[in-house]
Amino acid sequence: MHVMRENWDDLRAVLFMVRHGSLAAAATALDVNYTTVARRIAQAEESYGVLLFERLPQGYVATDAGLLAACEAEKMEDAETGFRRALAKADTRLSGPFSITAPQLLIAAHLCHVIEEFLGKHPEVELTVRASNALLNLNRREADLAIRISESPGDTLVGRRLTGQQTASFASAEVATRIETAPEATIDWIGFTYWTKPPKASLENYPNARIKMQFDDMSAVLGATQAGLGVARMPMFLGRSAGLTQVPVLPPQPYTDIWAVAHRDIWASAKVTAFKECLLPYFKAHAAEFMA
Amino acid sequence: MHVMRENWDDLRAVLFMVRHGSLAAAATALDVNYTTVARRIAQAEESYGVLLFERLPQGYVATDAGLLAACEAEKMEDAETGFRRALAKADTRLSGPFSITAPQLLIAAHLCHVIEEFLGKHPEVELTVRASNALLNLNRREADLAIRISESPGDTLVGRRLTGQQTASFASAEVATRIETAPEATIDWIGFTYWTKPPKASLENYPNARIKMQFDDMSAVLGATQAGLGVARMPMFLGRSAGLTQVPVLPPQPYTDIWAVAHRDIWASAKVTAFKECLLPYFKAHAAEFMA
DNA sequence: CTCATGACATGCATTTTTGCATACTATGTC
DNA sequence: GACATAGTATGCAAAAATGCATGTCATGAG
Repeated sequence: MHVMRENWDDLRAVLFMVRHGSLAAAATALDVNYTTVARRIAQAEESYGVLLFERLPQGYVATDAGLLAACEAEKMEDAETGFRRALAKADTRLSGPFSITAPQLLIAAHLCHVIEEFLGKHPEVELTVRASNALLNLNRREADLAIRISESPGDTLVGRRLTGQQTASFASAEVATRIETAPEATIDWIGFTYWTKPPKASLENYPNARIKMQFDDMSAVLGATQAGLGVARMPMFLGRSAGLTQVPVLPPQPYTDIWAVAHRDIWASAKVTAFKECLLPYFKAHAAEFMA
Repeated sequence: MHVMRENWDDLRAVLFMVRHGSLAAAATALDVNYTTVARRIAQAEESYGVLLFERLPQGYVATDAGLLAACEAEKMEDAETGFRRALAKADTRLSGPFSITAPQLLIAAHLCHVIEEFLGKHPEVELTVRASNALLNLNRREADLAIRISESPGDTLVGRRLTGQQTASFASAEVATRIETAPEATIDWIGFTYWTKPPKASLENYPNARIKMQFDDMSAVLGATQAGLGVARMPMFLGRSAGLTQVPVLPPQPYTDIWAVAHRDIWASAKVTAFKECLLPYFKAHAAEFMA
């Protein structure tokens, strides 16, 4: 009956291979050496007697059977994370591992204070903060709680709106003064990815404007603005917390809300609840910094 | 993120522990040493930070978390066997592993001929025959095809009725002659488990009867009957193939049908189809041996 | 009470798995 | 065409998992 050696973990390797595309990437995600991934895949193939990947010059390409294996392995992963969630839900202790994710700049500007308060109240909690703009998969439990800039929690998650937001134009004090003094001079915009021209709403009062430079990262935009290189559009909270001066070039614009979201099963768990007890009052108290 | 070492196989150990009740039994089923099962469980507990089993003097007893883990692991197992089935279904070759299960005595009396024919036609197939009265779990893919004595394929399986059956009373030639000669003498019955008296229908014509001995195994009943120890009720095919003489003590009685059953996904696969092509003609040709 | 049995724990030697260093092959850049 | 890069293969030594032998503890039979 059980000639086959255990191979659930081999299927996991197949899943990660399909998901990440190369041995190296899969290995990184699995936190093992890529050699191991190759061998696990080979084992799985032997165990099932099927070729799961074709070894082409450009790398491993999944066969139909390989895709099917990954599909079923994904179900296995769902069950496994389901178990993890059930444990997290049942865990009423305010201690042990707890992970949150949020955009870097929001952490730097505000959440760091919430985190400090939370850890002060609950020193037993081993908090992991994943500062990332990437949308981590909460279903897969890449984090317990996410603070996201989005319109809604999304289909499969539950959440709570923390605050509304606006964007506005900011510049260094020096640049701000210059603009005030000589409003007719050319406005140098610091753009974010895919901007090709200055925002329309700004052209009414300051038609003499151009995109001076562009970045794909908001930290870079922020740095350039602080260095006095020009005017940038950014969330109100960011400009303010960075010590920039709001300039009237672009009037405040509505922007995406900030939400705290979690998986349905986790939302009411002890540690998430405790974190929310720090989070909500903080945002209530600081709501003014997010809007004009 | 992935501090946890891979642990899907550890969950499998938990599942088997819950299913089989002791380290030794789980280990046997997993085909590993029981020490390994204990260590896997310990690893899983560490990895999830939860006690899955309580170590009581009478052995491991699953905690709520342990039962939950087993439940989720069962879902993982379902996904895994689902993949195996998909492979089997897609496998159009008439070669490689193929397993069937059937009651021992039916194999000995008839199926051995079907098997011989099948292997003659398809010598590349590596056939495993699991002769067992236990109902193997075809969902879990303990066998690809089962020949069963039952009323219907069951909820989750599909199948085909091979033949009806009757039981009757059989005895050795010598005993049969004695009964014919002296019908009024005491009839010694050889009973099967839980029989407490001779079958009612036999008492009308042969009221002078008693249960002489009882077995819990039909092979034993058969042996005792062949040894001339008495009369036994058994499936018609069995008495006939064993060279026993049918005696009129108990007239033929309706008995459970014989079915070939398989998982829905496997039923139409190449090897199952090929086997059925031997099986159905055989039962058509030998139908008379199962009924009066 | 003794003995046999079943269930588990543990130390140690062995086998297996893993990681590392190195080699190989395509692709694309200058 | 030299060179850097991405992706994979492989031999070998280190690390980890496994099996085995032995020991403990409770239970039940005689």
